[in-house]
Amino acid sequence: MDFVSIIEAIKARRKSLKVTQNALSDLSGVALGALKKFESGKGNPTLSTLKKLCDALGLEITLNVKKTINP
Amino acid sequence: MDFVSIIEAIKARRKSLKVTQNALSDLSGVALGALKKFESGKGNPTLSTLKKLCDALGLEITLNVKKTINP
DNA sequence: TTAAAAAGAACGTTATAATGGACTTTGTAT
DNA sequence: ATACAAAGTCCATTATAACGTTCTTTTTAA
Repeated sequence: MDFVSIIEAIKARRKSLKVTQNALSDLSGVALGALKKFESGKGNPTLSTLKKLCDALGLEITLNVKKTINP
Repeated sequence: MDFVSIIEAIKARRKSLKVTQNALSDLSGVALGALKKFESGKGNPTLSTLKKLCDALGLEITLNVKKTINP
């Protein structure tokens, strides 16, 4: 998989809030194992898991029409 | 779950492109069953499934810091 | 430089998403 | 009204995410 930019967004936001993986796990209700796996690029979370993380971090998920020319 | 706005974004985009669920299933490689379940609000897709749909529809997934006051 | 904290890896078990198929309901156009 | 297409529902099987725990590696601070 490559959700690199999404993973990076989560990690960057978490760090900017100075929250550890353990703390985010508690705050979000997502199991520590699932969070670690996801942040280390080895996961494929369900939308509900991603949303729990985003909610805890004050992030919103949006879908936008791509304007860029077809990569 | 309530991914209402995400579901609506997918459906709206699909319809604006005049693509049927069957066609989107073919285009994206996501099984018809999974797509139907998701669009009817009964699913919890993995990120890879959501991304396949977005890719096929020319949508990108972005995470933004919420500016709104804590719902 | 070393002790503690944080992040990553590896497990077995349980829950559930993905798939493919058959069938039903709704929408659309003739 | 009626035929066809599209959307929705249900089912069994397979694949895999979520969870909890333990252990290892890396980072950070004293």
